[in-house]
Amino acid sequence: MSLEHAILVSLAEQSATGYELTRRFDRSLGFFWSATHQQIYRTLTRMQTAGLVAVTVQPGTGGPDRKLNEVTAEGRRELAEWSARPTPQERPRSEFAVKVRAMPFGDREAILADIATQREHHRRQLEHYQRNAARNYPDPTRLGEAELPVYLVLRGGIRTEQMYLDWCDEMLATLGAPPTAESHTDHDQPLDRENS
Amino acid sequence: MSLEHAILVSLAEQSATGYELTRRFDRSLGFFWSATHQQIYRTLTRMQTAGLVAVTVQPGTGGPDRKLNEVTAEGRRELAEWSARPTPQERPRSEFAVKVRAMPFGDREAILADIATQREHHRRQLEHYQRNAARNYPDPTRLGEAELPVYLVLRGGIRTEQMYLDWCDEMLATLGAPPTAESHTDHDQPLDRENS
DNA sequence: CACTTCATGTAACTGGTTACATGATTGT
DNA sequence: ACAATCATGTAACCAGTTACATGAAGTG
Repeated sequence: MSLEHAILVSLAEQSATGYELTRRFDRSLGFFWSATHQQIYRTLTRMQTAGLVAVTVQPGTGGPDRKLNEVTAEGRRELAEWSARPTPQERPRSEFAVKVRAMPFGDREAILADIATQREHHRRQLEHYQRNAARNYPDPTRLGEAELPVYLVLRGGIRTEQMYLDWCDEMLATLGAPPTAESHTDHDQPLDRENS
Repeated sequence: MSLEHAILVSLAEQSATGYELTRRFDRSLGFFWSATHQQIYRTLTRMQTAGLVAVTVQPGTGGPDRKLNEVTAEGRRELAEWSARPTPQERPRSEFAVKVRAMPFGDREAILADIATQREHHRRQLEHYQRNAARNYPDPTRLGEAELPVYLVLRGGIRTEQMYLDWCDEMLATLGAPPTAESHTDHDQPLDRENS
């Protein structure tokens, strides 16, 4: 159950309300773990009863009360213990890859369009991460122990997006829809391959 | 619910028993989707009642009866329809990345060891895929419409593993445990960085 | 004789997704 | 007045994981 640990990491970096956590999962945390607010509130409640986080209710300056979550000593102990256990191998799960492989039994044009859409998405993500890196880590050689891991995970995000982008380009080139600079949904070029 | 579609693709390529499907998910299919036999049997039952696959019971030549699953006309229709719907963006979910980011709050040595283990795993996978590619697709320029998608998904597997391998190497280099040619679990070198 | 492989399933639990629900504040 | 953002939650459902369970055939 890793959402708990993702939350512990984020709260260890900086205490937050459930809402603020949700926004973090939409932003920086988002490229290695995602969660909706429902999941986050549910998990936070469980963690509170388990004593991993403590809540301080701040009477809302307008609006509902803010419930600030902080990692307890026990939470930090759990986080340290978990960090020492080896990570189980993650199994890949890509609906997109399944779809590519469905090509001989499905709609060729639609799948090519899907690859182009996917390409565009990853291009955008890559750009976003690269801007983030340029802004926040102009000189990666001088990072402290606290920032280094955050930077390295961002590097993972950049590598992942670059890889997907290259892969999509390879597929489009091989399948006969060469990507133009601005190509994203324009897949209407004539194709020079016929069935079988 | 994409397991259904992964099963449809696999059965469309070649009819199989639940057991045989399970083995496929352990092998070639395994690098884009994984499933246990429990999940597969449960899903197959659902698909049978939904009319997407038809079962032919073959009285077992020794052992229990084999239940051969074949895609029905309706199954093929569903597969084609699904292939034409755009793929929802997949959200990343990497416990490993969470762990890297937990470094300032956890066990530095253990996490470095974990990165090294992860690296070794991806090196092995990469080698495995590359052997597969060299054996089955010695000349990728001459693939037909049926084999091309299978080949391209394998290319995705290769790119993914290469990317992870490179990322792990970058992390090990940056964090002070340079990988040797055979490094996999030997992370006992003295580290030249101290906390903060 | 024990271990692995082939072959099938049930049941309980846990985690993730989707839909529903409320209500105040701030900006256009 | 309306929409967006801040802020919190409940409930139902669906998918995935883990544990349990059986039994025959082939191999060392």
